[in-house]
Amino acid sequence: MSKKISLKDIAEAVGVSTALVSYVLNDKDEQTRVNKDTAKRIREMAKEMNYQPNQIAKSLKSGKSQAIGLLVADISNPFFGNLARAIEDEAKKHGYSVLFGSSDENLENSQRLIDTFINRQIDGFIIAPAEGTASQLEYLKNANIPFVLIDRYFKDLETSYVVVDNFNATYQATQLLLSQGHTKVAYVCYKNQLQHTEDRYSGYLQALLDQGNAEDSSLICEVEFNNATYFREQFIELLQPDRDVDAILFSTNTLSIMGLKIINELNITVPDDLAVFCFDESEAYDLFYCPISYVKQPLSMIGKEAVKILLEQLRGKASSEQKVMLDVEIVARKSCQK
Amino acid sequence: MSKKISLKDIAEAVGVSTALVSYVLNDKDEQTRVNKDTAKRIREMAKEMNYQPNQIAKSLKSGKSQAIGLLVADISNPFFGNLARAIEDEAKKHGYSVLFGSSDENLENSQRLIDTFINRQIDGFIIAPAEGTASQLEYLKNANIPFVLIDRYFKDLETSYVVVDNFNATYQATQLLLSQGHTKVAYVCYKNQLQHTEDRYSGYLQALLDQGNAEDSSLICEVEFNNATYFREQFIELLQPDRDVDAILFSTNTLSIMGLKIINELNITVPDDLAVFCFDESEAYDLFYCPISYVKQPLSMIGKEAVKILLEQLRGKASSEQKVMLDVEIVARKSCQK
DNA sequence: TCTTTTTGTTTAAACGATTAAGCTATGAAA
DNA sequence: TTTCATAGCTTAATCGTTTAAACAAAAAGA
Repeated sequence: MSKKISLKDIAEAVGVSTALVSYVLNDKDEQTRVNKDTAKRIREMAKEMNYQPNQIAKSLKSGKSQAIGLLVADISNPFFGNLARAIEDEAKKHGYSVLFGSSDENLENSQRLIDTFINRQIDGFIIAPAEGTASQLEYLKNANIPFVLIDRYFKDLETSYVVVDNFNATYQATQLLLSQGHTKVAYVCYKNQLQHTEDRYSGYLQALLDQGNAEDSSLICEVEFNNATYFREQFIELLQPDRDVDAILFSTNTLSIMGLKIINELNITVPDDLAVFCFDESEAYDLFYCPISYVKQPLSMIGKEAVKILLEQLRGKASSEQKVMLDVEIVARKSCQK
Repeated sequence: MSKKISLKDIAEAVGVSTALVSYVLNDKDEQTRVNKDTAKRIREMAKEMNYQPNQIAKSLKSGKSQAIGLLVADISNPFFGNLARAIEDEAKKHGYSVLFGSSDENLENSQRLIDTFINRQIDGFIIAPAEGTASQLEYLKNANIPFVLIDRYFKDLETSYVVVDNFNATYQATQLLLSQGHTKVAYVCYKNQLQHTEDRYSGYLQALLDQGNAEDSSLICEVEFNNATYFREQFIELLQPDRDVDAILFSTNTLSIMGLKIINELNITVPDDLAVFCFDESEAYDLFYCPISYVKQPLSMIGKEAVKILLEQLRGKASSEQKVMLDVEIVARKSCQK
């Protein structure tokens, strides 16, 4: 039907120049002392013609796109889906749109997404960085492109981030399991160099040590990302009766779900045969025959904070990198009892 | 550090006009007979300076943004998360980025998102339309903005869509429950005017009728979206012993999960006390003490098809609206047995 | 009455790309 | 020798905004 209405169309209709229209519609008519009557006519005409500014043209002129890029491992993972939703909502409040991309924890994918988004003049990034992407982040820093990390961070890289206190999370969960009388608390995690992975392991380990237990590698099940077969093997191995494991702490939601499935298959009863403590949320935790204990991350808060910090940087208010570490909630239920 | 490199920078460095650079970098140097040596120098310089074209400027000129807008009810719902992922992957293959927005099934949100995306010169939409948004889609049609519906469609609106055969889905599920010997098969659904809601109900009803059962409103639990309290009341009412319900068919994933939780609370045993058939996928279906039967939608296929159809429209290949109806997979497990 | 200030508006460049049209050598044909 | 075609390039307009600078008319001051 109707082609898009531009400033020029309004200008012609009212009989003024595009400059005036621009001033008025950007509420700069006071400063630029546009005649009140003219301003009114412009505003009315704009409404009548249902004028919608062309964001692309604005972006080109301003160098700002009013859009932020969200990089996660996988948007179909509810953990990231929930983060995305929180980020979307907060961004929308401030007039920003969100572009997203899934890296699958892969270096090249991550780089490609960053490039694509930069070409689209993204104003800034919110990134759950994949392993080994520190150099990509360095690049962003050097290019002066604002970004905020979520979920993960790099110890030796000065960046803004919003994460949870992972050490404390696993420390508390482990301690809880031990305090219930479990003696052989196993730990299931992904094998990678990411800081939060290490923090979670450290928390687990410290809790063991603090209760007088020694580090025991036979209690650790460390598996590769995206290798279900390998996980199955390793995890079943961990559950062999001779290993005497009486409790398990999973360090991510995907590991938790995969683990619980195998526990079911092997007809191991939770918590009688085996106590279980999971990470993150899942519909499944409530529906398991025995309510699952879990470490609950404040996802909305993480998303909200990340956007807030990013916007501060965009507006140049940020004096320096902001590092936020939020507390998790330990939801202890039947699955961790003795 | 370095500011962005533009065509002009390359042109100056090589000592030619921006036009030549543009021709060469868009592989039009043959047609525009650019000297091979010049072309080579331009290409080398572009690589050396790490030139990245400004997509915004391209968009302004071409009117095309190489981006598509995805409108769903809620990106944190794994159903939409999985769709989003499929769409992202397929879009990326063809050089398109994805902007997303969650409407929360709300009319104004939907409209706002559409406006925002149009202003950003989105090339086309993929939409899971909320109830009552037919007029918004009409608007898109009139404005000649390509879009493809997913998950839902409107019977009296000529649009492209990719949906599943919902009638058949609930028909099969219901028939399966009946064939197992269940006599009072209840149906839990949202109260709305959406076609897929009606199709699912029709499928359920037809299966009942075909097996010689009468329509029975006391077997229907129809609840409002986003009203957990109301759902709880209604659903518990449905489960009262005097109602004699021996099987339940849930018509969405959210209803399934909420329902299963209450079934657990009330200590109703599946399938002994009550057979259950759910819709869509959830981690919880596998982890429930009794493996849950469910209607599995081909999410990747839906996403992929939607993108393909949209791109055909964008390229002007599409002669007319394309309507795709995919088959679901009936995953029958223990929860539906007698 | 003449200058200065204020008010209200227009002009035009810019953002970074694309692309039709124009220009200038050079070599071939007449 | 003049004419024309071709190769190889540049010019300049354009997309829809923004915004500094210029301008004209009216009002105020001298």
